[in-house]
Amino acid sequence: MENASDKPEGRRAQKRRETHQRIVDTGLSLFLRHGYEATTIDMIAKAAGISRRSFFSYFGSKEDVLLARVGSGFPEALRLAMAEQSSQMTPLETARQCFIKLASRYETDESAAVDRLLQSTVALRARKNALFLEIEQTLADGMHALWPEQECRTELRLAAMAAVGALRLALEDRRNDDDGQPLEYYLDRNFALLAELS
Amino acid sequence: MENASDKPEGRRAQKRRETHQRIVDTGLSLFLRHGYEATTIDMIAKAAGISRRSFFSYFGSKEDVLLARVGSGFPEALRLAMAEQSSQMTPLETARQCFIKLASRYETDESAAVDRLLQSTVALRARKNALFLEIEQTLADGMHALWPEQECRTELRLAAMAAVGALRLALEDRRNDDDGQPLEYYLDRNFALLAELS
DNA sequence: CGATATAATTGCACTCAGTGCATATTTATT
DNA sequence: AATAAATATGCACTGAGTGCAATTATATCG
Repeated sequence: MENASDKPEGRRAQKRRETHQRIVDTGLSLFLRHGYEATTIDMIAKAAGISRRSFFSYFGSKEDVLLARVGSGFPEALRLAMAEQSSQMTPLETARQCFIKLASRYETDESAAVDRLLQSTVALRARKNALFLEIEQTLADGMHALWPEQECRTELRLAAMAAVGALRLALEDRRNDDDGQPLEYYLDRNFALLAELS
Repeated sequence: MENASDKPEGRRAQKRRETHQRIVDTGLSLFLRHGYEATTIDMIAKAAGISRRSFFSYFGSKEDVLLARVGSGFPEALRLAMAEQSSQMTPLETARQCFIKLASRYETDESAAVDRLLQSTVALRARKNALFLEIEQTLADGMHALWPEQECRTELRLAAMAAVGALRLALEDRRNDDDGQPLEYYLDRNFALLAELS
């Protein structure tokens, strides 16, 4: 019956955090070296210095290891970014600015490599798409907090959907164009096109 | 080196088609009775009167059985519906009309049941979302055929994305509202809101 | 029709993901 | 130091999915 918020983190929590991190690191490294499917959970567990059985007390599936970073990271970062926005601008403009602010964190080589891995399987592609839906939900929640006067959430939900779509297509276009325009370029273009949807 | 388009379908093709159908039918019935996860491939194979090994010469996975109907059906139907549209209306209006035309086919009890099953697993939810992406791609292709003058596909891609989003939210809202408004109601509202995205 | 090529079905053995359970070890509490 | 709680591990199991080789059914051709 004690609040966990002020405990200085004993050895238990520390080791658990370290092991969790070690699994993600070694797992990612193995995925990159041998591909996703060719990497077995036994390999990850052995490389992380734990038993196969213990692996499953940290992650529910192999996919979760690959999605550990971006999967929970981006939605949470977006939640925070939205929380410190004002309601001065339009919902779409607010979303655009948040995206630009966050995009830089995910322009690393590792993110690009993970993204390539996320194309290698039907299930992984599906999981990646699910991530966009989670982002959409997070964005809609953030918008609802900024503009609570909206009697019906549908408008904001649609705006969030459109914004995430613009983000998704921006990422897609940038990959296909293969000349290194910054993400902001595609983002601006797509949001402008959104505004004049006939 | 012969064209298969005019062969009258021998016993081989017929039996194969029948078995395929039987797997879908019995599989769906078992999913509905026992749930998706509790239904094993052995059960489906036995109920369909084939060996476990033969199952995999018809379907690559258990998911594919559940997605057999809607998974390939809707995108293909949309492709056909788009093919017989003119370029008189706007892209969004064209999409809306196609959706309304197709929606009725998927308002059966079976569709609703399948849809409920598609919520029962992380992987299935992800697959359902992937379906919307496939629909989006199909819609964008259809639009591109109707308005080929667009030098850049991005505009139509965004329109397709917005249209599918409106469809997705319409389906969602209708489920949550639980008073039986026809899908057309939500569809019209969402497309109207899309037009005035500020 | 009969011979032969081709496709479909099946059984078997295998790998791997994921789970339940019981036991041992580590860490926290008093 | 004693005890409680969390964690780690081993073992055995189910179920998905694949490779391979043998068997059976169907199509094709002379």
